[in-house]
Amino acid sequence: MTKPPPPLGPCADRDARRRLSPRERVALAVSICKGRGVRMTALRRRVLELLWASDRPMGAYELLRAVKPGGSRPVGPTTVYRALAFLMAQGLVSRIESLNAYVPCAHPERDHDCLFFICGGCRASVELEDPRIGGLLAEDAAGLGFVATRRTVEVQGMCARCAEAGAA
Amino acid sequence: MTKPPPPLGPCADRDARRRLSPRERVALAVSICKGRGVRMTALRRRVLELLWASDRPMGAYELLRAVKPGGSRPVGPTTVYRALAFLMAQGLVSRIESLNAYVPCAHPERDHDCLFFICGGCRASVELEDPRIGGLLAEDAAGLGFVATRRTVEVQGMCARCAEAGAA
DNA sequence: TACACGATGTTACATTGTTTCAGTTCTTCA
DNA sequence: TGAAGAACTGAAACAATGTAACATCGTGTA
Repeated sequence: MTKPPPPLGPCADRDARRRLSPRERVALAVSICKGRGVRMTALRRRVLELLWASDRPMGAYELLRAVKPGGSRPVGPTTVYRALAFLMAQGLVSRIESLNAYVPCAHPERDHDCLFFICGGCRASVELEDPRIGGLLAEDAAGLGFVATRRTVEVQGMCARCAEAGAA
Repeated sequence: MTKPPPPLGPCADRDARRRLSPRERVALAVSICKGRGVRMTALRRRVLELLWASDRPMGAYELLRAVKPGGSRPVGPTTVYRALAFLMAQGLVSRIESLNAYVPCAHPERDHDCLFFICGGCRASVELEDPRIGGLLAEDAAGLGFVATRRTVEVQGMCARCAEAGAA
C-alpha cells in the first residue's frame, strides 16, 4: 500500500514508457508508417514527438502552441487536427474523450483495445490493455445487434502517488 | 436478422424507455430528490423533461435553445450547465463524453455502472448495465493502485436498425 | 516536364464550456 | 412574522475546442 512508485513522473505508464525511449517510440512509428506505405511527414512526426515528450495528455491547442517555436511559420488549428487525425487513424495516438486531449499509443503495432486511467491530481494518464473488457463489450454489442467500430473506456480518479500524497 | 425493431424511434433503449413514460420518469426523479432532501427546481425539472422527451443525446446548447420558449426569459449557458451538473450529481443524467452530450439515466435509483452504445447513423444512444465491466475495471484499477471515482464506457458504431438500413 | 494527388496554410466561423458578479428566491430559526 | 443566510438563477464576457472552405505547396509518377 505504501510502496513508492517508480521515479518516472507521476502516473507514468509502467509497461510502456519504461521500455522504450520517446526517441525510439517515434522511430518505431516511422518504420510502421513506412511499412504501411503512408507518409510520416515532418509535421506529423513533430506532433508525435511532442506527445511522447509530455508526461500527460495534451490538448490540440497546447500542441498548436508547442509545434511552431523552434520551427517555422505559425500553424493553424486545422493543421494540428489533421496531423492528429492521421496519427489516430494509424493507431499511433489515442484521444481521451473526457479530457479533450491526446496521448501517444504505447503499442501501435497491435490493433488495440485500450483503456485509460486518468489522474485528477497530476493530470497524467496510464494506458492499459485488457482484452477481457473488449470481449464483454463485444458480447453486449452483439446482444443489441450493435455493430461496434470504436470503444472509449476511461476511468477517472487518482493515481497511487497522488492518492498517497493527498492522504498524507 | 430481419425482425422489425420496436416502434419507439431508432436505437431506443429497450429496457428502460419502454417501461415508464417520460412523465413517469420525471415524477420518479422528483420523488428521488425529495427523498434525498435536494431541490428539484423548475429549471432542473425542465431540463430533465427535455432530455427524456428526446430520442437521442442532447448538447448543452441544444438544451439551452429548447429551455426558453414556452416559458420565460432568455437563459444563459451557465444556467443550463448548472442544471446539468445537479442532475449528474444526482445520477439522473449522464454525460456522453464522445458526443459532448447528455442523456437521462434510466435507473437513477441504483448507483450505476452504465455503458453507452452510440449509433453514428441515427445519433441515438442505448444505455446498458453490465456489472462485469465495472468489476474488471475495478480489478485493473486495484492493480495500478488507482482510486477510481468515475467511469466512462462508450461504444461507437451502428445500431441494428441503421446497420440494416445501410446494408440494404 | 507536366500532371495528379496528398499535405499544408489561412481565414473565418461554429460549438462547447467557464468565470465573475449581481440579483432573486427559498429555508430556517429566533 | 420576519430577518439572516444559503441556495439558486441571470447576465455578460470570455476561453477553449473543433470545423469548413478554399488556396497553395510539394512530392511522386507517367
